Amino acid sequence: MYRITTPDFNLDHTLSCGQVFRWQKNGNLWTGVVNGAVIRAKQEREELIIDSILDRNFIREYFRLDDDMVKIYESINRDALMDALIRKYRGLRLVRQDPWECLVSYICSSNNTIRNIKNSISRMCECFGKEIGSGYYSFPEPEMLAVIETCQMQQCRLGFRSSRVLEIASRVAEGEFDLYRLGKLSYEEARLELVKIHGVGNKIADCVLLFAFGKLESFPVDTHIEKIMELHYGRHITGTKSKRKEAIAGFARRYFGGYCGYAQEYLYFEDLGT
DNA sequence: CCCCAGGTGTCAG
DNA sequence: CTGACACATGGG
Repeated sequence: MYRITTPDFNLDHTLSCGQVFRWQKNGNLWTGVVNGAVIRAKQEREELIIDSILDRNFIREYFRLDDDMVKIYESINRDALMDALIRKYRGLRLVRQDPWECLVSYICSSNNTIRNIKNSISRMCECFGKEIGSGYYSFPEPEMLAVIETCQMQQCRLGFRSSRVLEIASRVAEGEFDLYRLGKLSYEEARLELVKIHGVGNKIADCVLLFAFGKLESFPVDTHIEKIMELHYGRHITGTKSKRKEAIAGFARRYFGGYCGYAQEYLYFEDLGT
């Protein structure tokens, strides 16, 4: 058990905003499984209290505690809306997820509800992850999922996404798709690689780039973001129908700048609540 | 029984 | 190149 002093950090907002799927809150205590280890976390004012075998450097990295939020807020605060959202959700941080878990999680997200996504991921971990004590399970490695039969996967209730998960698991396990190499590429290069995966389009690629590879210039446009961006910025955006979401992403990148990924998460959290 | 959900792949026109 | 539709599962 140890404490980390953290200005501009809000644990509740960070774990409730929809970027992660495996954290649960009981009372004021959050529990999650990250990189094969249980983390229990709670916050008291500017202190983050952690109970985990993972060390404080890992936690700092995971919660991006070295991000200079004053600088980031200054950068994305382009208008009254973002100013209000920064005040409302101050301390919401992006986290650094494991790329494999993040990729599979967001493949599961397509045309799905948050509730179903969480349930599917939870079942995948229970069925195919390793027991790490207290009834918690690690996220299954690609090598594990690569040898799973379609019929065994059905109990996880992924629907049509099941085959997509098994396919990329095999490719990663075989070494044919080097997921961890993507971190060394630029945002644009890595995005082009990700969308080659069956079941990964621009939106899911952007989620993986933002939540796992820390590409803060990524701006995933889903139905929530599309709705809220149309409402507030629609008149600035060109492009129609099928090109509309890419146009929104392009506008956001220019408008909010290189940290637009943070802006995206504040907008998304706002739309979740309303 | 209808519709929709952190989208994407596919297939006519 | 564009738009329509299917896709499994769960819930309103």
